[in-house]
Amino acid sequence: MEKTFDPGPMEERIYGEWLRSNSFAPRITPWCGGIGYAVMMPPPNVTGVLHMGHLLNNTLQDILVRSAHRRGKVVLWQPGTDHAGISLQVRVEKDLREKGIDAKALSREEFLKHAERWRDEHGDIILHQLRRLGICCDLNRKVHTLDQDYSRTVLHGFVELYRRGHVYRSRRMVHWCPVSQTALSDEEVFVRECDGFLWRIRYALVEDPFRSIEICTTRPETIGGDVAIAVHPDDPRYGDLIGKKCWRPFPREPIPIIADGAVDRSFGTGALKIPPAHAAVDFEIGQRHGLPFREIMDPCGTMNDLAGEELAGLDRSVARERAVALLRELDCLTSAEPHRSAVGISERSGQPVEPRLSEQWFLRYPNVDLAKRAVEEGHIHFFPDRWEKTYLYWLNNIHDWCISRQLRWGHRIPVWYRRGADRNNRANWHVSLDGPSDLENWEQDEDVLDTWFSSAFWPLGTLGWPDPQAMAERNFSVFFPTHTLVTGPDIIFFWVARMVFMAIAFLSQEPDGGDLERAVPFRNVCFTGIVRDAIGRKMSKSLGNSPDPLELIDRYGADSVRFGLISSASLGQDIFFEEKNIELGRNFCTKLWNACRFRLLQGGAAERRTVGELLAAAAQDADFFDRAMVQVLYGTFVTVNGEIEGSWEVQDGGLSAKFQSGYSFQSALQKLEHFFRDDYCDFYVELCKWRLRERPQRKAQTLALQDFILRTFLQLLAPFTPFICQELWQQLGFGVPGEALQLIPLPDLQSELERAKLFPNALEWNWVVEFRAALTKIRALPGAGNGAVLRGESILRDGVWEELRGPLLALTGHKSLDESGSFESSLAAVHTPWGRFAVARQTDEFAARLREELARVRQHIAANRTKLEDQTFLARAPERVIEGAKELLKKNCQRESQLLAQLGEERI
RNA sequence: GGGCGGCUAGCUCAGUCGGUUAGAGCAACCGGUUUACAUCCGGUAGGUCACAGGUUCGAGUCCUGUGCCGCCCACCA
Repeated sequence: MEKTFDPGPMEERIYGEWLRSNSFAPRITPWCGGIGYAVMMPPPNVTGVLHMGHLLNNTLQDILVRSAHRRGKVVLWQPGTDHAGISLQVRVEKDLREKGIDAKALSREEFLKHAERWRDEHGDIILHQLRRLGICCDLNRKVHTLDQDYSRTVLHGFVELYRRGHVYRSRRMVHWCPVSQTALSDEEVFVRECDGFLWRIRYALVEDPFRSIEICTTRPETIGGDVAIAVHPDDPRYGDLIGKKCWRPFPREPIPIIADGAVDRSFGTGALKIPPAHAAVDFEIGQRHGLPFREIMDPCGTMNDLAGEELAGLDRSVARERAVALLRELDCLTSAEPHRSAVGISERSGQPVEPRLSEQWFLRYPNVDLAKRAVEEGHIHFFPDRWEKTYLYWLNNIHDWCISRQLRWGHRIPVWYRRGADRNNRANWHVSLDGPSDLENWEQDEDVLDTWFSSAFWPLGTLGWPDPQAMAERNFSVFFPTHTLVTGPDIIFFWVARMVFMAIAFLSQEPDGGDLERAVPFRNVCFTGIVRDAIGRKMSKSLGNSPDPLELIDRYGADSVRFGLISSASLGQDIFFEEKNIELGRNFCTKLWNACRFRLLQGGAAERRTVGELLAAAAQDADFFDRAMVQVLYGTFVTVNGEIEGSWEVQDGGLSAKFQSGYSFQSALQKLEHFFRDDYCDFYVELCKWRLRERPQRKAQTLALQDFILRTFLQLLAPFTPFICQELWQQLGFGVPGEALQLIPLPDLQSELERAKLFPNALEWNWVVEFRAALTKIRALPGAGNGAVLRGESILRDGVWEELRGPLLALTGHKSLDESGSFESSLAAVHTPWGRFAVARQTDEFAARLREELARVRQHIAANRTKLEDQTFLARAPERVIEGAKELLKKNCQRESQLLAQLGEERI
């Protein structure tokens, strides 16, 4: 075995072996219907770049999937990619521009060819990069959202929702991105506070040229779109003006002054200019009052003739300045004060969105009530559960979803209009999956669907829905509902909620939601935190604060990176990424490697012995150290499994059950590391070194027990650091080459240990606990270790002591034990259940420490006495708490007299 | 404007149903190296659990309020 481990070549070789043995594919059997375990990988965008978030997210999924494998589940981890509609189109347009090609001038088909080529060249990069991490997803089942089958799923969904009246076409205000020239959904717009001005503008009255009405606006460039001035109906300042007219400054035209309750009297002057085609509120007011819609801007954000001849042809940002100047010239501008206002920004282009009136397709979300109940009634669990509130809040304030995009890259809307006929007349529409039979008489809708509309079908489409044959081939009935979705809370509306909608809409047959449990797309959603840098900034390419994930893997190995990420990521909390943690991961891998190397230096490998065989060999001549060690391992085994998978805790005497814990990756890994370093290496292996030296006849037994511990431990740890565990598994002879560790079922440890009679009894367990406590105390003595002579007094010599003497010396680093006499009072001594021990003279420092402890102990004793004399406490506290307090008092009193003795102050 | 989270050791964070003397890692300090591992080991020190009230026999934990930090949502132009 190599002296140091080199992750690079090892990881590459092992991943190749896993692929060759096809170990990532679901092991489908005819009887596996009930035990499917599916995880849907959030499909990375084909335009995306691998970042630390991907690494974290996929490590978590990989841990879940590998854990499920070893529990004997039939596992599917579904990978795929998202076509990233607007993002890819923008990207390809940019590439074409650099080549001197105007994308707009290309035909749809030509453009799509370019886009497809780009997708084919870049699409799978992230998935391939993720393999470096060791992800055990089945790439043979990879799905791309524009695959033919998946596309049919999406379009079928559209057609069906249309048929049911949930999808409709309407002319309305939408968020319009003038850069990408497409409509956006509410979710694709974020609000940013921007500094600007609040301009106060005077509109002269038509009826009385000496009077005017003042309005306030942040957008003077839209004046040309004004078709009215609105005031609050009860506003005394303007009561007499309602029904009169005023002059729009430019283009100069009379417009009415109307009254509407939506006007906020307290803002500005209380009078609002109304360009109904350019603001959402104004649109509503316009509709209520039957006002005309005056559009003064082109789709690309350029003012048109209606905006006024001075503004026509200008970009909207330039037009604002021009409008202000113009108002000054016209002497209409009363004041301009700095004002901070909330501006909607397109998530895609980073530019302000324009409220724009346009004809779009919308989805009226179906079964909102059932989507809420799915979470409220616990058919879907969120981890951490606080995200349920966010989900429900969104559902309670839900608006129809604009699902059409004025793009070419995506699923083209399956609606055809009769050529040359009126598109507004539904009689001229054809909505179907395959289109009309006389295609030549129709023209298809130019728009495509929002990418998120297509990803909403991810759990359905990847499993073949709605085609019965595809569903059978892709094992829909085994894997649906899927088990866990691992994703970030930032896409709870974009994706999580919408998958819930689609699954319920199409799979729930019972109107009252009686079958909701089977219709939800996943049972659990595990939300990860955001990976931030050491000073809390979100990692991003533009800030340059994000390490290159692949470079990290190159330098440290995938296992170390996984270890580092998990150990800094507690459930749902943002992560402060520090490379230091990855170093710690590497240190642990080295430790693990060396511990296994040490085992092999002692004797031959395990030769594929089973757990049962190893235990049988280990049980003969096992002593209480061995049994206690096995008990510690068993405890770790149970805890770690529970922390990853969660467990159903029965409540109310079996009347209900509550899902506890689960997804506590950080804590599980911590416990594994603690077990391995502190219990196994630093205690047990060190003990075995003594034993192998002094009791050579026990060698075979000792090595068998080490093998059992290492075998079980490697299996437990493997989901976290799969490569090194796989490698050591083989090196130690637990498996044959090519055998994938994650497919080997976990042993039923409890019955195995019971059969081998390897659980310690309470007395033995206690001995070991006390022994380890004694080690700590002796090690802290002045002059301890370093080959000194340990002195013992009042030693209780019995069979147990005979077993302890050697290990005690070895583990505290003493040369020999002098049990001959009693201590002079100048020695610093400690008490153990087996006697007193000392090495050297009391030091001032040590004595001071003892006095401090004595003071602390006395405080505790006083507090405990008071408590135990308190009648209310005795009456109300549960028995076990009172017992605990008594126990503690007793312990502290003992400790007090020990400390007094150690200090040589032998009074009561 | 509404909502959510965080505030525990110098730093990063655990802390389950309220119950015994609040834990870990890193950093600090002291000590250890005759071969598994210095990518290591042993030990020591370090806390007004943000603040103020309340409930309780008992509060880091539950309730009310306050402060600071972060995030999300929202049509005051």
